[in-house]
This record gives sequence, C-alpha cells and structure tokens, in this order.
Amino acid sequence: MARLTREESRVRTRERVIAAAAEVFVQKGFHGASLEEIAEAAGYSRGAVYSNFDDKTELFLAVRDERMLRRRRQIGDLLGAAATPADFFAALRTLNQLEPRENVQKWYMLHLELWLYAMRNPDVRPLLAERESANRAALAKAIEALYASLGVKPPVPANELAIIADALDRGLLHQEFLDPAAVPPDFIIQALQFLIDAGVALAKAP
Amino acid sequence: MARLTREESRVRTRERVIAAAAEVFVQKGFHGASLEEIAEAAGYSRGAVYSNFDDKTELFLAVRDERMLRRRRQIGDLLGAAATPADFFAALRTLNQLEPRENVQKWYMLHLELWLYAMRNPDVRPLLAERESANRAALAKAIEALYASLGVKPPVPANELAIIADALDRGLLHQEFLDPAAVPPDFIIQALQFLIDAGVALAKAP
DNA sequence: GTTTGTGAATACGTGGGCGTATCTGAGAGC
DNA sequence: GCTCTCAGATACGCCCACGTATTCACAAAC
Repeated sequence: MARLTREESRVRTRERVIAAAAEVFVQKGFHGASLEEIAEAAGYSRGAVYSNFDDKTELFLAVRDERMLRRRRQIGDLLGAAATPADFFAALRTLNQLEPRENVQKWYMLHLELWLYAMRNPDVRPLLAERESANRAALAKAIEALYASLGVKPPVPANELAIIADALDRGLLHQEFLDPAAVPPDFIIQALQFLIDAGVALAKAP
Repeated sequence: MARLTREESRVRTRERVIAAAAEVFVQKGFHGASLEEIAEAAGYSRGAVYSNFDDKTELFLAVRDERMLRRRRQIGDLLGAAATPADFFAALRTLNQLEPRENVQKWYMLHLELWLYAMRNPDVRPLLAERESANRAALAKAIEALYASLGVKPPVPANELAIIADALDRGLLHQEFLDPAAVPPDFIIQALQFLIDAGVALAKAP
C-alpha cells in the first residue's frame, strides 16, 4: 500500500465515512442511525467523523450530495445520447440494470429518507426539488428526441410526459420493493413502452 | 360534557393518542418522535400511553391500522360503485379532494414512514404488502368495469393497469409535495385520463 | 533531526427518551 | 355510602448517543 499524503488520507476517510453512513442510514434511518455505528462501519472512531463533518446533519447531506451527483451524471449521459427509440429503451434498460437490484433498493430507501428530511426542513427542501426537476428536464429532452425520431408530435407536452415517466418509475420501484411478486420483472420498461406506444396511437388517432 | 363510563373514556384516550401520534410521527419520523411529545400533544402524560400500548412500536402499528382501515374503505366504496367513465373520474376526483391537500400530504408522509418501517422489519412487511395489493385489486376491478363500459378490451391486463395507476398516483404525489410548482393541479386526473384515452386508442389501432 | 500543525483516537459531560414501578382519584358494584 | 378496581399521573433508573475537550501520532516544513 502506497504511502498517503495527509490530504489524500483525509479525502479517503471522508469517502469511506460517507459510504458507511449511506449504508447505516438506509438500514436505520436518520434518527435511528448512530454516529458510533457509522464510524465503526467505516473502520474509524467517532472522532474521525467529527473531524470531517460538523455534525450528523452535515454528514447526512454529504451523503445526499454524493448520490445526487452520480445519479444525475448517469441519467444525463445515458439518455442524452439516445436518439432512436431503440437507443432510448436500451439506455433505460442499462440505467435499470446498471446496479444490482439490491443496490437500487438501498438507494431508493435512502432517497425516501432524504425526501422526508427535506420535507421536514424547509431550507433543504428547495435544494432537493431543484435536483429532481433537473433530472426530469433531462428526461424530457430525451423523450422529445424520441418522439421526434418517430416523426410524431407528442400528444401532451414532453415535460409532462417526463413527470409521468418519473412518477411511474418511482411508484413501481415502491411497489416492487415492498413485494417483488406484485410487479413483474422489467415491468418498468414495459410500462414506459406501453406509454410511448399508446401516446403514438393517440397522436395518430383523430 | 356528558359523564363518561370507564370503558368509553379508555377508548377516547386511545383514539386521541393515536391521532396525536400520527401527527407527531409525520413531523418527526418514528425514531425522532418521542412518546413524551405524543402524550403531551394528546393532552395526556406518558403513563396514559403506556397504559394503552405496550411500547412505541405497537403505537406506531396502531396508527397504521387506523389509517389503512379508513383508506381501504374509501377506495372500495367509491370506485366499486363507479360503472361509467364519468362516474369513475368523478369518483377519482372525489377521492382526490376528499381531504384537504395538507392532510393528503401528511398521510403520504406517514405512509412513507410506514413503508420504510415495513422494509426494515421483515415481519410487518408482508402485512403492509397485503393491504396494498388489496387496494390495487379494488382499483383493477374498477378499471376493468371502466373499459367494459367503453366497449373496449384493455390493451394490457387490468391488474397491470392498476399497478400503473397506483404507481402514477404515488409518484405524482411525491413530486407535488416536494415542489408544488412542478406538478400542475389536478394533473393526476389528467394523467389517468390520458392513460385511458391512449389505451383506448392503442386498443383500436391495428 | 527537530519542530509544528493537523487528522484521528480517547475521554468526558450531559441530555433525553424509554420502560417500569408506584401512586392517586374517579367509576363500578354492593 | 363504602370499598374495590382500573385508567391515568408521577417518579425513578437506566442507557444510549451527541457533541466537546483533550491527547496522540504522524506528515510536512525547516
């Protein structure tokens, strides 16, 4: 193992603590998680946590930032590049299978934890809202391109379709995780495909 | 105020405590809420809570049962009776406006809290899943009736449409509460209408 | 090689919340 | 009207977790 500089080591522990915190916050929730447990999971003592983060809240928000940055990049990169319908659905499938199911569930739970936190803290609420809306905007652009490549005008504005697609995705995950048997595998893709097909049919109908 | 019998009084405080608990659990989450605060909000001391519930968890689950019973009844009654499309959408609108927006948000937050709790507690998870699936079944029946009255075979099985509708509803609430400006008012009804219309168009297309 | 500054560990004080055990006062039965 | 019983209040002990203050160890600078 290479000798680490002071700064490098600091960054490394910071990352490890954030990763461990994500894990524990998922498992126990914000209030249920203890800094002791997080520190231990990361392989450090509580002192390490406090030397990297002001308090529990700041650590929680750091976890949020980490996740959002990565997720946003994923969506933008994948959907932004898709021009044809085949590309689009391939990208969706990739996005959907990029991580193991277990991980997706973990992140979804963390996301809910964040959402609840945002709802209860008026100052962080707009921050989360802004990120989500940016995600939807990226999705809307992809949908627009998709309809354009099909030579059909969207039956409703693309941004509204993005809202629907986003809601659908989230809602289906929600059901699936509570009871995997309730939602057929890859149902999300099917549902979106149905949505597009039906939209096209509607646009072509009188 | 009428003189209360011993049993009546016990029931009354139980109800009050459950109501107050719902409020505080929404605001602070399961771990964040303290029995002290709940008791005080209900106008009692912690002793009253412990004399009615074994512990915090049981109180939490009592809140869940309360809510689920009412909600299930609402959905069943309203959608079950709808035969024509007009009835159906009217019922949806009613269901949607039955409670003030603020209340819906409150219950949604509580629902998420319950969901997370269920996900973390393997023993209660199937209980919640069972209730949700019953709700969807009621919805599926209503959708089936709706398509029948339109004289069109559903493009995909009704129960799958119910899954979609449920997911859509939840997902849209989620977005709306985080940022009301992100979702036009009554968008849920519009989206469902679009879904039905598009489905009909698709069913009629080759 | 000595000193200095910082990242991380340890030790400590404190508060808060859960659950229990005991007490009290008002309905219920005679 | 007197006693008994039980809903609900009060009091207690305990533990856990947060945040802070102090110490330790090792890179960085000279």
